[in-house]
Amino acid sequence: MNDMELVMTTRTRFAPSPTGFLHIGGARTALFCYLFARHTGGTYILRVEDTDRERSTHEAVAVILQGLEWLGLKPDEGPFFQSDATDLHRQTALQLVAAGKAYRCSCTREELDAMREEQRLRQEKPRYDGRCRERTDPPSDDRPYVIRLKTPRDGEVVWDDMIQGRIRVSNGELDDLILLRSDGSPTYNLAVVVDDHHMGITHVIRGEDHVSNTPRQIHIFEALGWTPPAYAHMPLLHGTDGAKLSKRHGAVSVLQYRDNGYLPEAVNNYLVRLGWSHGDQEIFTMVEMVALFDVHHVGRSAAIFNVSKLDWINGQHIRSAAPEVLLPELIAHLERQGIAHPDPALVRALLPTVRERAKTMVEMADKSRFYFQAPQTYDDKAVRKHLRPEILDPFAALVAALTALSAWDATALEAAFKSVIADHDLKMGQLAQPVRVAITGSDVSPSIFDVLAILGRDAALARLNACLDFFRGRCVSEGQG
RNA sequence: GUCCCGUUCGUCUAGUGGCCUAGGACAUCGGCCUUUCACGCCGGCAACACGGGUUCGAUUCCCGUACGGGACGCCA
Repeated sequence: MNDMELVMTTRTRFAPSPTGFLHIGGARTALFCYLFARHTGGTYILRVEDTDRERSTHEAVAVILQGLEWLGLKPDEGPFFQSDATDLHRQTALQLVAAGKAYRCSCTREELDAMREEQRLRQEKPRYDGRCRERTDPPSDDRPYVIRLKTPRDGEVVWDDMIQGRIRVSNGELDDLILLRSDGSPTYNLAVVVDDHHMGITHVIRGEDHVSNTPRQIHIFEALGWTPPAYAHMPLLHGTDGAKLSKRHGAVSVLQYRDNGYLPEAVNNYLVRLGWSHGDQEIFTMVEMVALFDVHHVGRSAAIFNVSKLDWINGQHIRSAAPEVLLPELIAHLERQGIAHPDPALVRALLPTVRERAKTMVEMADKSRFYFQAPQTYDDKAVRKHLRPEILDPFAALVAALTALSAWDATALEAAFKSVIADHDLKMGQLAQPVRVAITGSDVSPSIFDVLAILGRDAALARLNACLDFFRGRCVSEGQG
């Protein structure tokens, strides 16, 4: 790789703060970073923003990593930890002081609170008034101080956001933000700028809640003589109430979606369509997303999370997924539903009968359970509707016919059914439904011929005979009543 | 309160001045298919926030209003 190519290579970063799980909004940001990097042949980096030592935990880091891995959004580089670069951050702040671009401020929290209170009263935007900025008295070391950036007082900051378009903010709206806390630790805005620069980040893709930080960060870049990256601020994801999705507000871990039976590709597919589109296309594989994604075509308005569309997309992906993908998933969900060690051969055989009927893997497992467990009881409503006295004879005749059957496959089974309904002048449903009740306990199942074939002769006949006994008993007691 | 951003069917969106009596998808409603349930197919309902401009012509451009969101921390 020559220098030119190095310069042209894009580098994006996903920068979560490890204060909790990875929720769907964060996952969407990660996805867009990933897609942008992949589409442009660049690098996607994970950087953990743990400058807030109070709230950051190792557990959260692990869970975020797990979530990204499940989604297939594993970083090309990292995870890097912002806290590892604390010395660099501190030195950079000091360097700014030495260059006269930052200064010590020894205002106390009480002073700052009072200042903000007054401003609020005057209906002004609360901000630091810069009273320590031009102080001539030498700062004393015994009084705690922070380092603040000398934000330009005049002019404005302008940048061409890849999503939002040109945004301009007057410097008069900004204040002298804190770079280093009184305990010497760097703040978020400083750390982000220093890290983005040193990691060679070319494109910052993040949530719209960061637009107000952007002018501050650009000022830090400029004070340092560095070139800011390109910015793309994504519209936020909202809950059903229209407010921003957050950990304490309606959002759940992405891993919850795995547990609820969603396929990672489907979740990504749903997420990418929130704000981005490619004509009328709704279903995308990961490969298609990478090939077609264009950050310039991301919309600017917030989207509301809607589960029913996710369900539909998940169903689409279930139907097109390779059996090899579905098999372990289905086995896992069956086990979660109390089926111990489901036979893989059986699962593989039944998979085609249930995959068209399920929107989630949980639903698929639920619809597959009867293959493993004979009905303990028969659904009342189904019994009343389908196990009618006039069907007892045909039902018994069918059981006899099936018992005598030499070949046990869907074709032979169907032929046996047809012969019985012809003999008794019935419609298929009148015979098929009672059999469903016998086999599954309910009147809903995949094609009953397929079900019987997959279940196997012994299990099927056992269930049919058990039901026949029940059926007879029911007719006798009804006759007496 | 101040600043920034947004506003097309219930929801996700297409649309970059005439192709729009505004297209697609989910949801919903009706029908078909059918051994049930799904899938699939066919069809219905349903939107350019409002008011001013600019223009021969605005969903598309400009201004204002309303509404919504975001940000205003020694959090990130």
